[in-house]
Amino acid sequence: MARTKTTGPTEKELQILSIMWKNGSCTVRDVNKIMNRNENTGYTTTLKQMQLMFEKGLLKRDENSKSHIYTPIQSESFIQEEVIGNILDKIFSGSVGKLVLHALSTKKISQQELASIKRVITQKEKEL
Amino acid sequence: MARTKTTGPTEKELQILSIMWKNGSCTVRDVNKIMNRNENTGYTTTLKQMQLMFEKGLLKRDENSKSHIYTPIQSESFIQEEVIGNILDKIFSGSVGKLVLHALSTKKISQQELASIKRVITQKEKEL
DNA sequence: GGATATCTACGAATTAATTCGTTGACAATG
DNA sequence: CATTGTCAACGAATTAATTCGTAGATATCC
Repeated sequence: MARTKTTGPTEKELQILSIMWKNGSCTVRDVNKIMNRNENTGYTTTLKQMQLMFEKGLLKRDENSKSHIYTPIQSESFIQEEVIGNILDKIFSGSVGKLVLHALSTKKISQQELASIKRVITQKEKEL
Repeated sequence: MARTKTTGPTEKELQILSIMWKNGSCTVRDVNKIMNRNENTGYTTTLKQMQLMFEKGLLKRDENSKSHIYTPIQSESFIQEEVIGNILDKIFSGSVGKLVLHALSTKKISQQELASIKRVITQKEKEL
């Protein structure tokens, strides 16, 4: 035994998924170009990654044109929940409250977002 | 080039840190025993991990007794902020609000925690 | 004091994640 | 139709993360 497979998408996979959620369906070239705004990644690297994601069931693809067009299978929020769940299990011992408090107290947040959050909390309190 | 080093602690490192934050300073044996409640990890595996964490500067240790006593260097909240920051950059495009909303809407939370969160929000609103 | 247990240290093997080079198919260009 | 460019597919190399076996020192227990 050595490393065990990560539960859910890996870092790079998340990076690619983020790009696709933002931009809609993409070719490998599309994704690679966007990635290369920030870092330097070879085309075949991105290709390989997206092929693996296809095999894993993270992406589907349309092979009708020469350049295949890839699309994420799961929604952004679905994956986000998965990732948050993993984090919670790993370092916040299942305490959502702690996570939320830390997120709130350490980072910037807009008034609109605060309002939304307040609404959810009021809703939650009714449920208890 | 291949993998790049993770920013901040790895998964296993976080697992060990969590145990130590909860239980205070620990010997390798202590940590290993606690880990083996859930999974199966050889003693030398845990030893090696904690030695590496020591070299990385994640843990300090008292070598006076035969079994060294390890202690995390950074506080729980410091590391949590680091991890949350990484997550945000990776999948939530820097939006704390989104993270908080997802955390709130998908997981259980206690009334006390809700109250604390509300307090922080009220505070935040004053700041804006 | 000899057998047994526990600990650190070291080195090496294993696996997943990530990277890219090369090849062959096919299209676009002139 | 030859040159040039783009693409998917495959295989392999690289690196970080994780695992554990073995050895040697020291302590503990009949």
